[in-house]
Amino acid sequence: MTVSKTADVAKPSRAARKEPAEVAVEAAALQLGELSELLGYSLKRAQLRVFEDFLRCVAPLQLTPAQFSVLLLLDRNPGRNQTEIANTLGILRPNFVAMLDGLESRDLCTRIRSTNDRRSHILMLTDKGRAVLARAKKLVANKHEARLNELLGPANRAALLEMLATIAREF
Amino acid sequence: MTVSKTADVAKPSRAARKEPAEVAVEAAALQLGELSELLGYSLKRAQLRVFEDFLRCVAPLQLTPAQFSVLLLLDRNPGRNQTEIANTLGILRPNFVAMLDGLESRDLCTRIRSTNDRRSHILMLTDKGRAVLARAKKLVANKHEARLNELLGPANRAALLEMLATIAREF
DNA sequence: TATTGTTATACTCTATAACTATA
DNA sequence: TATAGTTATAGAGTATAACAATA
Repeated sequence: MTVSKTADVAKPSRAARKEPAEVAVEAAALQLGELSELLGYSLKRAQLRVFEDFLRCVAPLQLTPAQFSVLLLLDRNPGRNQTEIANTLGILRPNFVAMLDGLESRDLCTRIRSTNDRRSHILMLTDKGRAVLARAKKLVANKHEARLNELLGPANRAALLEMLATIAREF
Repeated sequence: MTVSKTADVAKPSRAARKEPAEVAVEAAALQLGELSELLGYSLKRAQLRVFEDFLRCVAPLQLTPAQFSVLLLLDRNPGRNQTEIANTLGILRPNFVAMLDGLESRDLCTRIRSTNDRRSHILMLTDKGRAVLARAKKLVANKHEARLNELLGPANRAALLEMLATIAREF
């Protein structure tokens, strides 16, 4: 994202050339106005930044936030099928297929036909999947979340997390 | 979004049929585990909820959050061109073209060739654009933001907004 | 030469309908 | 009949290259 930094980048083009003897001011950054009071606006901007940083921190392992969340969930919930994992993450089942294909082709997890219900695929992390997840957790904790903690302070970070969870749950 | 609500929807299928005399328990909701401590996860979830509610509240005017932000910015910053508006909102110039086409075709704003620099288009709200923006602001304030205020309380809402802005600015 | 608006294009996300195999 | 996984597909959103007009 180019984000708010781009505001300062706005070039002092016209006026500077038209009145070269004039003041060296102008080319003012745009006014956000009511936008800075819109919760959704800052929410979106912050989310993009955080995801961007997540990708950077976990780049050595080539995992997206969504892939990381799948690995975490498989580790915590062995024996579940695709529908259960996808639903929990808010991923639609059709879209989860390609995502699993990707993870499985990298030998991070496997689909196993359930013996109870031969329609469903039980999902399991592979040994490599567990190893990658462990490394990813460390990168996320030590680089990504650590930076957020530094920026906000532990108490604020906890308060923020709680409010976001409240919105996701009850709004 | 189906979100966390879908967790409770997980059906008590197999076990309930296999051991009908057994306990009426099981079909437990999945464990989120470390996911509930991941800021980015709650951030994304909350953002989806908030945008979803925004769309619902502003549905009578058929405005997306992005379109609303453009109208707000045009109102506050008359005389700016496409590049300036797009940059401020983090929209890439090529993608801004179709967006403006949509707003202009609904007579909410107009492009005017600048006399200073005939390459650039000055953007202006039309009277209808101003009227729609005014109505949208009311819907957002009275329905959308009011609900968030109710859920979090004014002080928490303000703290949340500030932290999100901090992340968007400095992270 | 550089910049504004634009076109074309591609890739990711998300969303829905419909198929198959199982139940 | 209904459900799990899948395919196909369509629509947003986002990203880059390149062109015409203008500076």
